[in-house]
This record gives sequence, structure tokens and C-alpha cells, in this order.
Amino acid sequence: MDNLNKRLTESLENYLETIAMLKRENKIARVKDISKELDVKNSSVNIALNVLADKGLVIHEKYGYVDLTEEGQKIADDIQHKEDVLVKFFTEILGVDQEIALKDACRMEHTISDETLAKLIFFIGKIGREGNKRKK
Amino acid sequence: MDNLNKRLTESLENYLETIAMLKRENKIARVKDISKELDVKNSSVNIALNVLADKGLVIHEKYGYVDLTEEGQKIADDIQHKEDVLVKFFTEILGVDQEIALKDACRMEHTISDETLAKLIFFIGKIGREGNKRKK
DNA sequence: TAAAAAAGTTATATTAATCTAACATTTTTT
DNA sequence: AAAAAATGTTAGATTAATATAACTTTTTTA
Repeated sequence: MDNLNKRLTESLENYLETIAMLKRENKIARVKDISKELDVKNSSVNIALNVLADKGLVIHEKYGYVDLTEEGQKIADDIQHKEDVLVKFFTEILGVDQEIALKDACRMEHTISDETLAKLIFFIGKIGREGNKRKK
Repeated sequence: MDNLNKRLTESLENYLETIAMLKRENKIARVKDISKELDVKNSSVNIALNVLADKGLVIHEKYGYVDLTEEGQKIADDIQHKEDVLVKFFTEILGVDQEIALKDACRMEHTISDETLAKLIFFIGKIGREGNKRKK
């Protein structure tokens, strides 16, 4: 288990996120589902899973299901949270089209810092409260 | 000249942006300046310049200066504009620290869509006008 | 102006992420 | 339960971006 606390690549983050999503929607994640979702080949998924397993982020028994470790799940949740915040900001505050907002968020979720995310969350909250005030 | 209108990689965009910046600040750009700025080796710069020259975005005479073509300059300006808008939003509206804002913007400038950028510019303008109103 | 230093280039290697093709295992169907 | 289909794995290739090391050209300096 390669446990140096280095940042994951965007690609590996996407694998974690996808596995978490599949578990949420289908209860289980299989290689085939992941490759379909990410539009890559099974062989690519396999290689990525080996890397992630090596880092202690996924569990993958040969020919079996794919699961996230606690740490892997935490990372996936973190990225999903970033995506959700970005999508909300883009659609509800900027008025960006849903599809474009999602596409942008899925790329930016890998690069926004925790500091900027925190400020963005605060800002969204503030704008929301101002909006309510006006409606009263 | 490989003139398929495909999107550039983040790395190549960074080279264009850096060359544009050096031209702006120093009048000229040299391999050494680019490598220093991007923290890569001269040999890496060379390879990138060959790729960019092949795409008709830079001009690079052997052992000579590096310049941008009109198209290369246009792309560089576009990326720089995205960076400026993002930095402005992060610092002036969200209140993010200057250094972190710049770091985030330098990554996100490669992924934000034109649509989202346009909405963000509009939003910044609107917030600015509201701010002025209050001050009156 | 010749030697030394700096800058630039080329050849070769490495890493990450992907692919295709061949092979292995599991699941489904008849 | 045997054959066929689906799924998963492995081996080997490719592409992009980088590095190191050796080499070339240009610039500086003594």
C-alpha cells in the first residue's frame, strides 16, 4: 500500500467518484459499469483499480466487485461535494445551463482549493439569505 | 503545420501564456526564461515549442528568440483573460487570499467554458453596480 | 580572439493514461 | 452440464509530458 499522502491525479479522482456513484445508485460497482461510465476500456479500469488498491483506496478482488475503503469513500465524497457546490453556483447564481454547468464542475472539482471552496460556500449562503430578504 | 482545430492541452496552453507574459514584460521570450518561469528543463521547453510551432502557434528559429503567431497570441490572450476574471471573482467577491486565488485561477482557466465565463463576467459586473448603489 | 560560460538542442528514458489483442474466468443459455 | 456469451485480466503498444546526459551554438570575458 503506497501510502504517501500525495495528491491523486484527476483521472484517479474520477475513478473514485464513479465507483462511489455506482455504489450509491446500483449498490455495487463492477469493472464494466465503471468503464461504461467513464468511456474507457475495461483494461484501463483494471490498471487504475490496481493503482488505487495499492494506495489503499479501493478493494478489488480478482473477477469480483469493486469497493471503496473508508479513505477512498472520504475522498470520493469530498470531490462530489465540490462538484455539487460548483454546479449549484453555476446554475442557481450564474444561470448557466445545467449541462454546461455539470461539464465545467466535473473538471474544476479537481482543481479548486479548499480555501476557495469554503469562501464559495459562504457566498452562496449569503446570496441565498439576501434573496429571501427581498422576497419577504 | 498540424492545423486540426483541436483543443490544446493544459501544458501547451501554459507555454503560450508564459511566452505572452514574457513578451509583455521583457519584450522578448527565450527558452531559458520559459523554463525558469514554468519550472521545467530547457529540453522540455524545446519539445513543447516544436509542437506549438507545428500547430502554427509559435515561431521559433533554432538558437533564436521565441515568438507567438497571431493565432498563438489570440489563444494566450484568451487564457489570460479567463485567469484575470477568475482572480477578480475570487479576490474581490469571494475574498480569497491573492496567492491562493491566483493558484486556483491558473488551473481553472484551462477548464472553464466560454458560456460559464460569460455568465461570470456578467455577474461580476452586476455585483459591482449593486455595490456602487449602496455606497451612494 | 581564444577559452570559458551560458544557452539551446537532441537522443534516450520514465511515468501516467490510455488502447488493442489475446487470454482467463464467470455467467447465461440451451 | 456443455457451449456460448459476457466480463475481467494481462501483455504489449502509443501518446504526452517530463527528465538526464551528451552535444552544439552563441555569448561573454580575460
